[in-house]
Amino acid sequence: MAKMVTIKDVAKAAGVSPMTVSRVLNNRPDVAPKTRRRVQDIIAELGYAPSAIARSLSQGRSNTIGVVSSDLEFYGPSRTLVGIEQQANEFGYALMVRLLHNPLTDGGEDVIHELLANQVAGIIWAVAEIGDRREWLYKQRAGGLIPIVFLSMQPRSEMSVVAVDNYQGGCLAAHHLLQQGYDPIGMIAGPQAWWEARERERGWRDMLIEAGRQDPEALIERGDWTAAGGFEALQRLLTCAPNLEAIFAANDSMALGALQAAANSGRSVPDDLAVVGYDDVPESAYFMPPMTTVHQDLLQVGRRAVTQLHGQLQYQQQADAFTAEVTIIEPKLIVRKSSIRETS
Amino acid sequence: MAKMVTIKDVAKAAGVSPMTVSRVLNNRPDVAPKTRRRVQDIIAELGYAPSAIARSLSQGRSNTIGVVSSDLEFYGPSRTLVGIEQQANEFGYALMVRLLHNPLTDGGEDVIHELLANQVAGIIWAVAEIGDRREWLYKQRAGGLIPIVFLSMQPRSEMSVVAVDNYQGGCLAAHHLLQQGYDPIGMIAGPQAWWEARERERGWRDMLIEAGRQDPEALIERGDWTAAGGFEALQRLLTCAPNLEAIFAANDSMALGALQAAANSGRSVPDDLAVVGYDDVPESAYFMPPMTTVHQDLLQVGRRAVTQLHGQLQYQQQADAFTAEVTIIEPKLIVRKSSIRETS
DNA sequence: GTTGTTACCGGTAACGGTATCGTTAACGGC
DNA sequence: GCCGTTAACGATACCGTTACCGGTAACAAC
Repeated sequence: MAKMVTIKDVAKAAGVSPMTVSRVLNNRPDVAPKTRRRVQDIIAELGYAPSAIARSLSQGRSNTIGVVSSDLEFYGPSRTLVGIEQQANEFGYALMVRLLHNPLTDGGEDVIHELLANQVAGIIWAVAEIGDRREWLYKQRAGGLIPIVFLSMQPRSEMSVVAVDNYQGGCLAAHHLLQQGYDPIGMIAGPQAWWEARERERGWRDMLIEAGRQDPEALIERGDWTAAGGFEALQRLLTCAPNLEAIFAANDSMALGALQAAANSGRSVPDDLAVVGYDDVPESAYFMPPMTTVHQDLLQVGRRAVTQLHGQLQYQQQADAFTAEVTIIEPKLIVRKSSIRETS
Repeated sequence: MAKMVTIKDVAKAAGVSPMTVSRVLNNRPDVAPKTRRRVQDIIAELGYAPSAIARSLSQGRSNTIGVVSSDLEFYGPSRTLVGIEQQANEFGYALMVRLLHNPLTDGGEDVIHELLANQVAGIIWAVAEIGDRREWLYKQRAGGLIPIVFLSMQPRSEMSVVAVDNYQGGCLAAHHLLQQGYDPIGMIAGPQAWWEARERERGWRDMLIEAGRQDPEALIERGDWTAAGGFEALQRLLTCAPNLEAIFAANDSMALGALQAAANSGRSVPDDLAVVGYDDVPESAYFMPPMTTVHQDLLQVGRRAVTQLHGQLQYQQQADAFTAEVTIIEPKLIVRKSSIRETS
């Protein structure tokens, strides 16, 4: 390890005390302009960069925020992470990332402790799980440690949450299919453990019931977000309900698998079977046929999460209470060919 | 901020000095078994977790490794990151992640400085860029700061590199298409800035030339990794070379776009046009038709990168020289229907 | 001339750990 | 009993930065 340039080196070179250098670094007012200039020159000359570590230790808080995520191989989580990073970067926060590989079983407690040991200023919890752990986490926060922003969960007034209105997304998809007159309409739902999956399903179910459709429950098959899962789900569904006219898949990958299953069964999309996906992954416009899907601004979800955390951290400076804030982002239906039957 | 439990609190409660607690924490031998036990009990009781920050400051090095990545929305980079995180987690490293949004123009210098200010023990550089900056980075490292492992670049003996043999991947794809007798064979290449793209292209070109094909250069169109880019690239290519029999796309997304373009031009795949992709994204098995593609173990790339860094960090403890290590991971061809013409 | 009031700057002590070098006590060998 | 050795633990200093408090100088007000 080469010797790092420290604040003392700068101080010595500039002929001032380390304290003055510190003031310059933090843009505090109590420095004579020409002293400030001189110090800045020396800093540039020596290539000095203040140690974030020492700063954190001294101040008792860092400008690192911890992100706990999972399933980065899926579009949603990775896209959200990108949004988080962008906004964090703009605010000058560093990011400490931990992934849970088995969100359902893996105890996130260790992760939290590790992040706390690293003095993270706040935490963004972006893990899909049943939800019990969030209670626990919330208690921790309420215990007075650090602010936590939760992603993708049922908004609760006392917690800070950023989420897409997945219920509304499910409604949009179902409404669109109903409007086209398809009957019956099935669904390939996502894993129960994911809140997003449950909400999309609930939206779909409510719309169908509202439209007077009988027993929508019988037309649900569950997948695991993958194309393979979607493929198998539609196959199962088609054996139970060969007269199926439309299907709503809880994400685009499963919708892609459904396209394959439809083709295998000799059905053409959308003429024999209409399909709607969810996510609007960039590829979905190039499925065959191009996929009608529900778009959600996940970049924005990530950015808002950081913004909310930032707000709480600022607030924390002054008072000692948190303001729980909830942001709901509305999804948008993107209509493409997979759901529109030629009327000619 | 609630008061954190510190080593001194533990020491006081256990009736020993902080130093003894520190020894217990680090599993050093010089502690009497019953003292150790008592301290451990107190630690558990108080819920004490040592501050990684203070430890880093004291020791002059942390167990955080910095990861610089980009383009997480693509399959390759995000998959690699998952591998990095897994292995880092197993070794007990924390991860500090920075993303470059414009890898080509964005100066990575600030990022490096920021990571250094955070006392990262080492850096994994997983950014796609022309490559000049790597020279600069290497100089930095050679300057004696910290070890850096580079991902996806031309292996060089004096640097530590982990890469997939993309050249070989290009060869595999081209060889497969040649073997099927297709002529002419075109290519949808990736952005020149990416080393992976250049290598895949080079492999393809060399194989074609070796097979005696004339002027492969004329049959290259370039995309931007997206399905939209692949779509347009194939359209352009088909206007120049309507007699095209096969196409190799440098990733699966572009291959998907190519499928669409082929369909739009009235060609059926694989009968009129064979297609081979690259990456083996999980969805590619559910394209229509299922895509022949080149698989690469990116999880392994990420894991190896951490392992190499770990090795260098261990080594650094003893001596003061680095051993540059190079790992090449071999890709594998996955044959599916998109490239095989029915012989019956 | 004394007293405030600023504007600037420095000394010192933290922050929570660990390295280093003691110190103490116990024990064995002769 | 003396010495040497070792096991177990503590005192102190330091890592790089900032908080806190204090000091000095200059200058105005009375």
